[in-house]
Amino acid sequence: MALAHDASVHRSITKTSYLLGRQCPRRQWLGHHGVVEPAVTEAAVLALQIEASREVESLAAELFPGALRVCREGEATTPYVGVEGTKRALAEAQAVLQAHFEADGLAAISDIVEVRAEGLYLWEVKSSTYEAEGDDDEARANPLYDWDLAYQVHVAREAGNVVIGAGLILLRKEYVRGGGPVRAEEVLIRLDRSAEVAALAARVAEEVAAQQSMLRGSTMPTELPGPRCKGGRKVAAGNRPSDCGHFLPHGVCGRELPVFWAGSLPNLAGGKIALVTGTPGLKIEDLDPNDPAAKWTETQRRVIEGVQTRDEVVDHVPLREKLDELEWPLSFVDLEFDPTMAIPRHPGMRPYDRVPFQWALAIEEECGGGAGGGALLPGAHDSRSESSVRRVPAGRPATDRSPGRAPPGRGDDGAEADREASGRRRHGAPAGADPTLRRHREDRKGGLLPPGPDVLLLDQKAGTRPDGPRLRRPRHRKRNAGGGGVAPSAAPRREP
DNA sequence: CCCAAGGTCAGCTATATTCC
DNA sequence: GGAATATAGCTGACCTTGGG
Repeated sequence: MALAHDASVHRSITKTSYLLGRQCPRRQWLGHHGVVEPAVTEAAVLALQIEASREVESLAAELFPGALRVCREGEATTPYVGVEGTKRALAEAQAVLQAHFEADGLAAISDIVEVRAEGLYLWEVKSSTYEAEGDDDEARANPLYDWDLAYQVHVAREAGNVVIGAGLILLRKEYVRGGGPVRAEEVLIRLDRSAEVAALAARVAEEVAAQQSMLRGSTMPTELPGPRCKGGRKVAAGNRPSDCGHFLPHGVCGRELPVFWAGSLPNLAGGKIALVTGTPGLKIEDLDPNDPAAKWTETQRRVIEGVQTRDEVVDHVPLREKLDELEWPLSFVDLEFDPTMAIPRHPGMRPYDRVPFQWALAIEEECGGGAGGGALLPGAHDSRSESSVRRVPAGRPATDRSPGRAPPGRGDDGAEADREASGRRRHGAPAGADPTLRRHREDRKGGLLPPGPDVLLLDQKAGTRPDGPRLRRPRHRKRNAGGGGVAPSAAPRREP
């Protein structure tokens, strides 16, 4: 395959590329050889993410007063530039921010390096939260971070430094901002990971050597698409950092896959992953939905049949029954939140709490415009009769018991009163269970949250479209289907 | 870079049923 | 009656979606 890349590009292995290489050699090789990976996350969201991590990093720096900051080559925003600047800074201060280490084709930048009497201690700052309470602390730190640290320690040592340990700086999940400014020592928590990192040292050295050898090759590794292509949340092996852009339909790997690739079946788990991904290019059409040995779940079986027949699979009867439970008037609530913030901005907030800055409620008095009975929300403006929709000004006081009031928080007695007064509002205020709302009711009352304009809203969850849910389980579901909860809105199940 | 919630699954144990 | 097998109930881990 002809790939647009510059074979002469010679790159060092960085922390990021090392971790990508642990996920997939091909992904690392492509990056190393200059093949641009399609973006998985849109730029605006990425910017938010980067901002969040920078915010936490700068707060973490406050834990080390007098620390010197190193900048990248070409930036020259501080007197300490790159590897040489790092050496000088380490000689002059007790702590160094963004310390650069390089050795033998390896590069690493450590967020914070502490200079101790016996040697260096490396800190990695993550903007994820950590629940410090409980008796099982160790298990909750993402093992991926240990590999991250272990790589940094490896490079720092290869560069000739004595490294005595490494740790993580994370956000305390339970932190609640008080009235004053955020204090770093209150919102951040330090976790020593020296033992875990030491246990990985030998494997990191082996893997780095293997990666360097692989990356020198001129042919793309032959890894097949599989579970590795997608990032996981808590992966014990710590080897799946993120969704791979090459896996997208227009990516290097994605465009080689059939349209209905078997690996795209829902909820593939256990042995079925190997079954599906072990055959390159396996199509859903090629699967036998009734093969008992395959142990397809009901959902998977229906997807296979749907693809094979090219027919939509719609459970009309249970959908109809569910829709019939709704009573007019229907309420639709929409809430707008600010971008989530790692460091809480306002008193009473925790890390990543969100501030709702606008809410809106629309009430449909009767089935819209005689549209034929089936259309609950075929579109906020096109099919709904304007005359049958009451617009309610956003931001009315929470004490107002009219339909325009703010959605009640969990445990709110107003919510109880509402339910008692009218059993028909069960479809309204879907976000009422959000504890964030409860925390910010005072803000809203105090006028902190500005009133918004009248909004005719379309809530994505409330706006269940008749053609929306497809490939759902039939209503004859197994009772022992697992530990998942019942949807909060689900009525007692009516068995046939 | 994250968070939360709903849903799903494989595998586990306890119990019930079937077979010898 | 005991072993083998089937089923129900449960759970931790995982998947998916939705938010910015």
